[in-house]
Amino acid sequence: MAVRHAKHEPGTAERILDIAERLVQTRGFNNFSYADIATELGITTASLHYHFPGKAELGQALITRYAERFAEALSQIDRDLPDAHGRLEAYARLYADVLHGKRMCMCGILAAEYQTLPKPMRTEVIRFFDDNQRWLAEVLTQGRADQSVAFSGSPDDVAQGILSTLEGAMLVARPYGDLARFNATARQLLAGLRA
Amino acid sequence: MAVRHAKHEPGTAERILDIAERLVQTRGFNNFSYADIATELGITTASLHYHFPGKAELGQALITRYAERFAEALSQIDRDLPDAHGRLEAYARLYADVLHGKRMCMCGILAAEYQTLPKPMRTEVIRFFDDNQRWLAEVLTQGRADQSVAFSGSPDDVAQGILSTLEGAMLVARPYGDLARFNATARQLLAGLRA
DNA sequence: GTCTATAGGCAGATAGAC
DNA sequence: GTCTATCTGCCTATAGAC
Repeated sequence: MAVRHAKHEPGTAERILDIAERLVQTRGFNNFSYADIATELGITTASLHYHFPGKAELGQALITRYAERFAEALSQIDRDLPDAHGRLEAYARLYADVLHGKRMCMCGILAAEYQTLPKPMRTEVIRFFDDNQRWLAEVLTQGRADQSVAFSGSPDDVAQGILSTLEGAMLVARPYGDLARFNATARQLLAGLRA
Repeated sequence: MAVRHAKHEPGTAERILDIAERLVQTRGFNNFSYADIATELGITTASLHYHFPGKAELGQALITRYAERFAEALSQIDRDLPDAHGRLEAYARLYADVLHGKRMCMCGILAAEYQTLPKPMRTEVIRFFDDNQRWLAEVLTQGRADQSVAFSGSPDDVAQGILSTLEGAMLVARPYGDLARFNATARQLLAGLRA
């Protein structure tokens, strides 16, 4: 039996996901091919079909993994930061980090091509947004209670506003290749939520 | 010579643009084909190439016409509404109208697939955003002067924040098919700019 | 301006050997 | 698990008749 490392080297399936993830986030789901992944990985497209029977299944796996990692990042924020406003700042930083890798949020870019996606992928995109808004709404509710955050309207509405603003800021900033552009909008958003 | 009507019936080129425009705004530029347009129009794809030599040229023409119409709408707002805050509300309504037609802003959806676009189209997408932000910055400057609008930071930064927020609100609202979702974020945005 | 016919390429996908 | 070989379908685009 092969030796197991604590931080294991990725298997083929994971490497496929890594490459595909980058391609989705930079080009969109319909704008990369099995051939793109196969070439980069040094195997054939036929081998890809062994790991993921079709592109729809690959797409689903991509969102699932992305959403899991995002959920972990949110848990990490909850553990590390007690202050609600600090949590919102950290949340915005997650987006900035994605953009810094010259990528768009995966579900943001999938939202743009939503009409062309297979049903299972659509469901997962919506779930991602719902999960994010639920987390944001909780942070906002907490922040209102302990007075570290101020806003008018319902936490749900404001949560969806935060999500929309950050997604939009990424969308517009990326063609300019300008991280400062994103940060300006993010700062403005967070300033409006300061108690 | 054929009789010219005041509000002329569209020629073939314009009808092509009408169909292609709807397809871009719902599916994205790379997710529709000449065949889609040809079928709907009842002609062959070969005929399409007579009007637009290639898809890149069609794409350019689409953005140009879209940007012109948008610029006209902004001029109309300038003519009709003296109040800066009213102008911003009307601006947000332009976006809501697009979304009501189950479409995304053309340049918003093109921003998502920016990396895959031919250079001339990229240039025009950027120009569209720049023009919008220039208009917004002017309205903000005017509104600050006549005290119909209040904000902190530079008009340019706030202008780019408004654009980003509205684009993002469209992007996220469309998968839900929920216009109310967009309106909630837009109202929140405008409320933050009220003097 | 619109057609038929066709080229040439790339897409996702499968069968079957190793 | 990965390969070769192959299929079918769709894509953009062009030549040339009408």
